[in-house]
Amino acid sequence: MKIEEEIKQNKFEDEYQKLMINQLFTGKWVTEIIADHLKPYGLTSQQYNVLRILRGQHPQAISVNSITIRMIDKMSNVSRLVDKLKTKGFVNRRVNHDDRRQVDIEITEEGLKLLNQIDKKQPEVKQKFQNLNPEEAKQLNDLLDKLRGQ
Amino acid sequence: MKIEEEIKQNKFEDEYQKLMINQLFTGKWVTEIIADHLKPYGLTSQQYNVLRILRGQHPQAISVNSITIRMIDKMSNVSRLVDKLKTKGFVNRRVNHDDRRQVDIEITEEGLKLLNQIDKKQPEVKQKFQNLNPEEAKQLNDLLDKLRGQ
DNA sequence: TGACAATTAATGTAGATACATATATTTGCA
DNA sequence: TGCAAATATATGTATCTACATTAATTGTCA
Repeated sequence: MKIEEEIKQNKFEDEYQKLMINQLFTGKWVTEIIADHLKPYGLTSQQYNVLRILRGQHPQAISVNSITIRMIDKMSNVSRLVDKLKTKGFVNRRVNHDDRRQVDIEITEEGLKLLNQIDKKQPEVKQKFQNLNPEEAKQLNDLLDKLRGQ
Repeated sequence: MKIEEEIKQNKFEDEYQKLMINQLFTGKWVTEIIADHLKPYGLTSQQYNVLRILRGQHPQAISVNSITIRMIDKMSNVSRLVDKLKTKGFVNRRVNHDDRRQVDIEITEEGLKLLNQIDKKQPEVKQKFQNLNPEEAKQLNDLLDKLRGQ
């Protein structure tokens, strides 16, 4: 549906104003698709993001700060996110020997197993993006990168 | 900056996976631009959205439900949002005579004045979207609409 | 008419988030 | 060395958000 219909606004000042709103709206749309996808596994989008980052480093551990840098949403309290994941048994943490300010986090076997399970359902999510063909998806990616600048 | 650099991930499975993440990231990027723009006026993005919807109807009032339908982020509790705005003196509310379940909301003169003030700074926001020329902005809008599909 | 369903708004609550601050450790340099 | 600045993580707090539930009113139809 065109954004005009989604929010019952029949015209915008210009393409830029529309883009701003369209971008907010579509961001929300994607957020919800992902939240729905993760809900059965009791994970939030942020927790999932952390787990995927950790899988990318596995079997190495990685500091809290390095996780933050790699996150899509660079929020401040990865500490508490990791705390939740530890309670659920998906990560381990231990103080770094060389720099005792740092805390290294690693994904557990259970964490890896959970991600594998979630990945199996990935096609259902990708399905929702099939209104664009691969060239259009690439075009959109390029425009988004360009929008955010140099 | 390309999304790969923003989150230090050097490759994606395919354009669709990248698109998902790029869209989340860019949505967040826009959200922050707008939040920063509104912060000096003590408004959240949601409150601003409500006020703009009300200005669009002014001098008519509009029900809480109609506001929800028109919001970019169709969250459940417009009641509480309106409550905040009323406390600040930017809206009035009164029970609808014909249907006493409904509560009609209208923007006040102060609310209008605030929006005008905020609008004056709008060019600074649009500036941040100038990495795309108008045709590219339109192209992006069309792709976003198409992505969300029928 | 009268009972039940549907609509509209408000509220209760747990959890998430933003923002500021605290704590511990390391670094750099006089 | 010793002390201030910088870095890394954790915590306190108010606010926001999602989700479920409640309460009031209106619509529907046997």
